[in-house]
Amino acid sequence: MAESSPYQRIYAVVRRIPHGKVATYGQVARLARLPGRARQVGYAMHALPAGTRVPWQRVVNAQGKVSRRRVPGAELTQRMLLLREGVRFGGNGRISLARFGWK
DNA sequence: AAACTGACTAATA
DNA sequence: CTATTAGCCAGTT
Repeated sequence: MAESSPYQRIYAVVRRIPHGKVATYGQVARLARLPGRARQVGYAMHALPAGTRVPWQRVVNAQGKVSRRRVPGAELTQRMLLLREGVRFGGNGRISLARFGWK
């Protein structure tokens, strides 16, 4: 069954990210058939309700880092969730996309 | 309706 | 490595 709204497509892709892996915004956008709309992916994440089943924490930016948010603190939550899944961060706070990148 | 904002990326200097 | 520019577009003011 095909998703109709862009948001639904984005969420569908994010849900497919395996445990212990991460994907970039641009990658999610592409997989959701919305090339060049990486920003919209970020916006869609921001619009997610609390307690969602969408593993939004597995979406990071192209540099393999957790994106900065308007409200500090949420970044730490995301890092903690990823660490719990086995994703390791480098000393500079970067994730090795070669190792943990999805596909 | 127009301007502003933002969980982005890629290219260029 | 950092800084700047341009492209992208939904939601908010």
